[in-house]
Amino acid sequence: MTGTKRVPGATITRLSIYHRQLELLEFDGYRQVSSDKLAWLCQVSSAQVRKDLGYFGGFGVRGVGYDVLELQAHIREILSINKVWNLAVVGIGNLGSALLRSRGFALKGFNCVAAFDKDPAKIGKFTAAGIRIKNITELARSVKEMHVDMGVITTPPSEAQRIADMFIRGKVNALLNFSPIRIYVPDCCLVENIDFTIKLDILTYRLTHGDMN
Amino acid sequence: MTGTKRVPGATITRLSIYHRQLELLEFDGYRQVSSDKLAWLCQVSSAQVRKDLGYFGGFGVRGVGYDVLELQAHIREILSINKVWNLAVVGIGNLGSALLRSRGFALKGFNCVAAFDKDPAKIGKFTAAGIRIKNITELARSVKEMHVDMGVITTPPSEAQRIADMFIRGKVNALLNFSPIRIYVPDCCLVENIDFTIKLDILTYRLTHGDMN
DNA sequence: CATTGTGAACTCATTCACAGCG
DNA sequence: CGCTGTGAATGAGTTCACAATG
Repeated sequence: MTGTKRVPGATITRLSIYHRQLELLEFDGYRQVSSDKLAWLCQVSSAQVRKDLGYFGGFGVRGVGYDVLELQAHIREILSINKVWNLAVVGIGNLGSALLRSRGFALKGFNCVAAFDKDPAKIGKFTAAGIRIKNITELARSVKEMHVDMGVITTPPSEAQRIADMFIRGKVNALLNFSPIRIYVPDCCLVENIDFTIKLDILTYRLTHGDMN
Repeated sequence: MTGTKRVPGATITRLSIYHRQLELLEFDGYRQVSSDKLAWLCQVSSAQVRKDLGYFGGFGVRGVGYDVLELQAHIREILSINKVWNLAVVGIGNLGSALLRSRGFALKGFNCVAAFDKDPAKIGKFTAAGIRIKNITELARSVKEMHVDMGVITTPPSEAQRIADMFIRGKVNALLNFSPIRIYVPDCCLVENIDFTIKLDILTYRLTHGDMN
């Protein structure tokens, strides 16, 4: 049952993975899936799948498994990705452009409503999605007006902290930070970091220390 | 001392973070740093810093702290980022181009030696770094010849598994997968995934469930 | 005497094992 | 009968607290 037991952070990560895998299963025409099969697809144990889902309720049917569409809907509800979220991207270089173009945003409920850069050559131009790139000087005011829910930072590291501060002044308290430095924010603000250089270091460590898993 | 105790995976991630922070400290002219200060900068506890470093040896001086340059060197040694590693990037779209340009590769010892795409319009062209883009049909043979250590997958998800298979045929057994799907590889192959859509889902979950940390 | 290094205590997360149920 | 749901057992990772020491 939906006990008030604390949910591990790793469970949330896996729910997101289960969700995508369920979309693929749906696409392939599956209506039902067992914890065993879903686990295999997601490269975790079946007990893990059941435990993760168990934190939020009994979504399965004993002896049968889970309904693919129903479970998808439940996970969307849990993760709150059944709503539309407004995003602002700052730093329209290669990476920023890649994200703005990405199906990962549009297809899901992540709606990119604003783009910022400090390069005069880019300001005023339009992104592939038809958004006009604004000057970062307008950031704080603009994101407040547009009710931006999450800020995406794809600037060079030297700018990242300054941009984070601007988002916070604009009352955006969830940031996705692609720059390879830690940013410092007040407690009210959530940050998720995506730093591929760390992953490279992990790979070299694992390669040389024979860590196979 | 350098006991054979098992090192947590999270420790490796943090070592990478400590290392970058030490570079910043060096740049700012610091010669010494305490576990307390480094911890604050990296947003972890000081006990965590000492424990992490303790897995690999006693690098500090009691009553003083750690030598910034010396600790950097130790961590580089541990992570094996004091060597040069050959990378191949597959999928030269926005993201692939962003990575090829990135200072994150060049500045550290990650040397991008090959780039692949399947788009005839791109094949034969040169990247910003002067690498000729090859057809993915040449991937397996080419990476073996060039002694590529790590493969970077920045293709659309539909291609990712096929590319992973090619890398494995080319004896590359470390992959950095940017596509938002799980790839399946034999035990001899290491994979690190970078999936920003998961991070978005985590943010929406934390935003709606008031998870502040 | 400030700060490291580290066992011991604790907290968090995963796996086990099986009762419960359609 | 097969598969879910879950408490109990185990294991992994972090924090505590303090002895060791340059």
